Amino acid sequence: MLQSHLLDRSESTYSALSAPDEAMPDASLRDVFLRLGGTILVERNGEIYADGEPAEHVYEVMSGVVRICSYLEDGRRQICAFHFPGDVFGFELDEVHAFSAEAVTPCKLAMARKSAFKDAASREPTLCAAMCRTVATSFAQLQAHVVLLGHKSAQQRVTAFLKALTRHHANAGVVELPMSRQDIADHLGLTIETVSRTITQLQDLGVISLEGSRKITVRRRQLAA
Amino acid sequence: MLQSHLLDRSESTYSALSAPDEAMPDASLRDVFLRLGGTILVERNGEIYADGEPAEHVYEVMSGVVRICSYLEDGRRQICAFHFPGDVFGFELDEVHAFSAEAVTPCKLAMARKSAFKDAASREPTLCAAMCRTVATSFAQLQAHVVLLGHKSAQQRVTAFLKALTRHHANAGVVELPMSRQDIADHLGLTIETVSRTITQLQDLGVISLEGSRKITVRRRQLAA
DNA sequence: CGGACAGTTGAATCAAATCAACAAACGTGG
DNA sequence: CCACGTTTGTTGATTTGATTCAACTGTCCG
Repeated sequence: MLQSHLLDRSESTYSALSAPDEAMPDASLRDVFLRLGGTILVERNGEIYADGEPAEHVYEVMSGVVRICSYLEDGRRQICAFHFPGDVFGFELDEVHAFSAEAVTPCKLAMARKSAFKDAASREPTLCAAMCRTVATSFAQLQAHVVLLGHKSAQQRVTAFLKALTRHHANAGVVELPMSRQDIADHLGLTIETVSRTITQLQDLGVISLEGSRKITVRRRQLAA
Repeated sequence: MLQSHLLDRSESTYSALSAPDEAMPDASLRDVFLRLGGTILVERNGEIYADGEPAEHVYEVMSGVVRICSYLEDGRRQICAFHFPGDVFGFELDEVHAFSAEAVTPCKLAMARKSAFKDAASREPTLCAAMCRTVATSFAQLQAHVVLLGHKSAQQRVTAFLKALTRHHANAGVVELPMSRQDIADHLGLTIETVSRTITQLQDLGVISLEGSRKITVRRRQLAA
């Protein structure tokens, strides 16, 4: 009852808050997914594709959250990006996936064969442009992440992360974290302990407040970049 | 062996960059540049475009080396990428450049209006595909860089960087560094001092040797990832 | 020659990692 | 429903790798 649940909660919450800004990157892309592909459901922590597998599909997140990650030899993990409803991923040019994609929460994904996409794109220039735009969007995000990882302190990383998350919430000021501390740490290039400490530190500063470990209220817009 | 497999893959990702030196990413792209645009020369440390300027052109490096960078409020700089002959840059979708591009060495660049490119692309699907591929290539490089910045030690960063540079040299084993220690530091998320120390350290280990500060001979292929 | 960079090296400091407990939340099965 | 083990998150003590501050060397070029 108390836990009635993860599943429910994430399902409803996320599809609900997919609404805001970048939920719909491109109507024409969405159409193509519906025309060319189907949808799949993936359970929490389920694998969407793995590092090394042939890369044959392109995906769009319909609900839930996806992480794109790389496993290092020593077992550590780097999460390059999280994808939220409306985001498209899996368009890497290589024949083989260089990274893995996993479901952070239960996910519903639209999925289409790359080849079908390419065919469609060669007939419809606007579609091709839409794809380019999609890739470019991810590219810009990644560039920003490089800046974050290259030169920022733990506190700056965490605040930037929280700030980015608020974009996915209609209800400004309240952020529901779909991912674990470990996920956050692996994304920000920190350790769980540092993430945890930094969050309590921000709490002490009055910048945020927690209600349970996964729900954060942002007190001030003053999240320094 | 599983190990070495992993290693190889991440390697190739990093410098899946552009192929060797003059290998052009795409003949059709090169053609379009010649058809639609002209070439420009930029002196060492010259600005190609700045952060905040309207983004109207796309470029291809014909000779020289370019850095794409971001300046933080505190004056520090993050270099997202270096571009070598054959690389295309300036594809960002935004109307305005989020990053700056500067010449590390004197450069000759092919340059074409984005709008002309788009027009051409809408008529020629293969061109559009080539553009997508180009963006995807930069994307893959950047992903690899995120992994590097997120979880690697100074030594790993420097060795990975040197290894990536060898791709641009026909004469395997000898790397001529076109950029300063400061450039390297800003790219790898380190300080000049750390880069310098790490290089001497690699020298002490017998992995590399220097002939002047800008010319490095790689002794062993044993550059661990 | 001398001044300005570019690069190296040393010593002290610090932010984040590591090592180590502990606490809280979850969920499973009696 | 509760007891119990497991996972997830927090906190503390200590270590450490990289930064910072500072001095010094080499090199290029007017």
